[in-house]
Amino acid sequence: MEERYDAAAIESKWQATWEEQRAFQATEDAGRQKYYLLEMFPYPSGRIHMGHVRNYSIGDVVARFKRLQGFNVLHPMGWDAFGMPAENAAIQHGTHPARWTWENIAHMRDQLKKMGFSYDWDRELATCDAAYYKWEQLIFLKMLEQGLAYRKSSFVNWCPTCQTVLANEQVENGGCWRCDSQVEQKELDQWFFKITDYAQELLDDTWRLTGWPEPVLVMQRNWIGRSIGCEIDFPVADRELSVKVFTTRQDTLYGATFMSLAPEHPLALELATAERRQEVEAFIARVRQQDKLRRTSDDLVKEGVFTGSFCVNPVNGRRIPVFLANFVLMDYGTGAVMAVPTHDQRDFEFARKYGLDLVVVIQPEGETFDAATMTEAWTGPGRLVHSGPFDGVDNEQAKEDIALYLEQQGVGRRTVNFRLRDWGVSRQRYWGTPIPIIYCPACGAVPVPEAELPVLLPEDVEISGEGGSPLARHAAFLNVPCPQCGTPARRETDTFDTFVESSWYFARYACPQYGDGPLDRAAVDYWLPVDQYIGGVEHAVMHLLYARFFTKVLRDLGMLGLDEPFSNLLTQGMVCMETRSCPTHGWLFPEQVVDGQCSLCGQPAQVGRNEKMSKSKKNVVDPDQLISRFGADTARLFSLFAAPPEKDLEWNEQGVEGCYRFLHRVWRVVLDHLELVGAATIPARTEGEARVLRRQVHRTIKKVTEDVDGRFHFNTAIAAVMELVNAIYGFKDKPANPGVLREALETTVRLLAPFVPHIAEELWARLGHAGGLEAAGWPQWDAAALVEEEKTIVVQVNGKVRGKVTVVADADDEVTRQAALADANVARFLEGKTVRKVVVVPGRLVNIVAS
RNA sequence: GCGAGAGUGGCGGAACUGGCAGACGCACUGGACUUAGGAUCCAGCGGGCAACCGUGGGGGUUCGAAUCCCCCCUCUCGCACCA
Repeated sequence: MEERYDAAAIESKWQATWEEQRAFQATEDAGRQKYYLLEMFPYPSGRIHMGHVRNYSIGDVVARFKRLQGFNVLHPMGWDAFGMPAENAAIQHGTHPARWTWENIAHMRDQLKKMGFSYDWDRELATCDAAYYKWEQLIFLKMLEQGLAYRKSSFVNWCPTCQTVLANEQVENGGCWRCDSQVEQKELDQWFFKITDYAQELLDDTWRLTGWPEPVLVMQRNWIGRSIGCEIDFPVADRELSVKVFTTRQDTLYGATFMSLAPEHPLALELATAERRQEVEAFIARVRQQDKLRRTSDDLVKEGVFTGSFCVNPVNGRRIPVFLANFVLMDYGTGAVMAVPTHDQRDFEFARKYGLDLVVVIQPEGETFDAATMTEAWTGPGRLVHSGPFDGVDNEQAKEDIALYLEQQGVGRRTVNFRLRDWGVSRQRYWGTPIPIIYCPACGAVPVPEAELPVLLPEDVEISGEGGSPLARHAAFLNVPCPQCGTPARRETDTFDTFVESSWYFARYACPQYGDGPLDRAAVDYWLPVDQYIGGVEHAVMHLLYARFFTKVLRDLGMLGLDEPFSNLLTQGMVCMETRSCPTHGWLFPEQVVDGQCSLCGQPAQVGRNEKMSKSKKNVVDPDQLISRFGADTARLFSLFAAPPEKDLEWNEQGVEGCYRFLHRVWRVVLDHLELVGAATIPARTEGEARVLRRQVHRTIKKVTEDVDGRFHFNTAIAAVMELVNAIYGFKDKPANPGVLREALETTVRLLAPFVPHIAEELWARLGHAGGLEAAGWPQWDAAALVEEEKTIVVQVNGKVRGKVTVVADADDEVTRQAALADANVARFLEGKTVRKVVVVPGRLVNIVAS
């Protein structure tokens, strides 16, 4: 009786073996080439989901493949363990965030182990562990010393539901990225990291990140948003004051007919004349109200108010009215804009609405604009008019000329402006890294001395969810003497944005137990940079930009010796599934749909569109159930086979079964022939069908190697192995060729090892190898076995396939040509025609042009 | 609006530098084995009776285009008054 493929038994057996042997433990070894493979670490939400399964399956293929190729592979795993869901759980279920988090970690660790991923578990870290965040606090103190961390009062995005500040990147369409509540503006004292100091370098280095997907680099470049222009001082008429504007269009300076200030501009009230003051104040108040809606509204009506004051255009002396305008932002440029209605669409609309002057200063080739009849602004190229000494100059040239002129006159200067703003890292949350600062009534904000780190997050707190952070109510934490003068002082109760933890964890993996500082230089110098980083595109801007920033900061602090953390990046697609719903019961879980009907009421279930798997839409598959039904190998195989890694994957139950069937097929074909292949060796010469099979074996090795290495085309690699297995099944002459068969079976098993390691390891052992797959290494293809003595050539007549001929492999063009012309079917299509031309592509095809 | 990416059978997807479109898998159809088949094995499977037609649509380059160029349509993602 044939032994059936028993995934559960095989998987637990090999997982135990790997654990026992510490098979994936990594140690520095100067004599071996290192390979650092990293997948983005998960937030311990409680259970792994299919996105994790996919992400980590992709990573594991690469890690195992590189290991088989002989690299010294570092493949760590850990937990991004601080964050709001832990607090939400505490509020909802009364479980302490620490307990909730550690229990989740324990469960998810078990789940990952059941997937058979090749992690070095000795390097596991959790960011909520004081042994980790202690060093984050130290890095903060160093940044503070360098002026890279500072405190300022500012308007921040405030989520009323989460009771916390959000970074700009965490605001999506005016809502909180986690809970979708309307974001409000609130003024608070906040800690900031000076990422703007690195804006230029972060931008420049995107051109060196050749291993990153272009879309991610484009998003980062857009986010940094560098623009070159001028700052220009406009004196206020009849006052000892001036307003500084930023513009990228200094070539249109002579066309400036008014000025727009942000309502929050410090001079806004100052410039309001007595008779205009009331109206100006009302406008400011209204915009502040409107502020939170600004980002959501598609077409905010452009509104403004005249302050009553005038500025003087420094180049032509024109008196221009100063307005406040709702579309001018305080935190971009200088918060003041010179308005050129003829050449800026927003200014155009504003001017039309308030009846302001228009002066055309750029005329494009072949057209003559008239300010009175223009229907929209002209933002294209042209030559300057009404621009004094610059008339007739091409506008691109004029940008240079006018910038120079302004500098000479001392009224303006060339500047570079970035859209990127400093990173606000303060969060009014409990479950995060405490910011190591003490506020003293006498000394101000005093850093906690290094020797007193870590500032431990107290665990004896009550989480009610009301009124901000529980740390502010924890007397023992809050009340401390000032480290400088000893007078009673108060601790900072804010914690860091959790993106701070994930900005340097990849480096800490090189030395997770190191006790003398954040990073052990020798270890990070050996392992870093990460050779391949894998994660979701949703982190394209935030996490990946912060991690790049931190790398540069740590470099400048002498803790790291590199400019960029991740040499190669793979952004994998989402896992999607069809949604189902019932008219009465709403969204349905897959198991609630039986024979196309809602299992609760029997009504037909409606099939919705394919969407990202999410609990709220119930279109989810539980990895635990998947594993218990099919095994981890099947789960891995399907996530790798169904789509290339960078594309979205459509989950499909039948597809999973297909993969399960394939593993059964592999299992059977090996076990059925164990006796036959015995200790057979590959014969020196093979002929006929055996030779064809052998050629396919080596062709498959080549294909899989090339598909996996660098290209990550796992789906086609797996397809190639499936073809090989089909060929083995179809191979008639097995009894006469045990050696060839043995090679074919062993190759199949070895090529599958990175994808489905458990079954591969088991079959390898059954084939009589005691040493394990890794000892055997990655198979090499034999170039001699690939050689074909004959080739099939496609023959086209006028570009259409009309026949096929077989020629010897090294046939010259003339021989091939003659063979093609001699083909009976080809001759039929050439009847009555004259051959005009014959194109021969050696070894591939012949195209006969005839008419 | 700007930027990026993508449109190929009933479905997921192959086709790497222009060279047999649809590999591989799913679904489906037929057959074998069988008490049974939702197991397994074998075969078929873009459309059309055919000549032929087929890679979102229309042009072009080429002996030859899914692939290169131009125009258009649709979808997805990112940014969205950035001066």
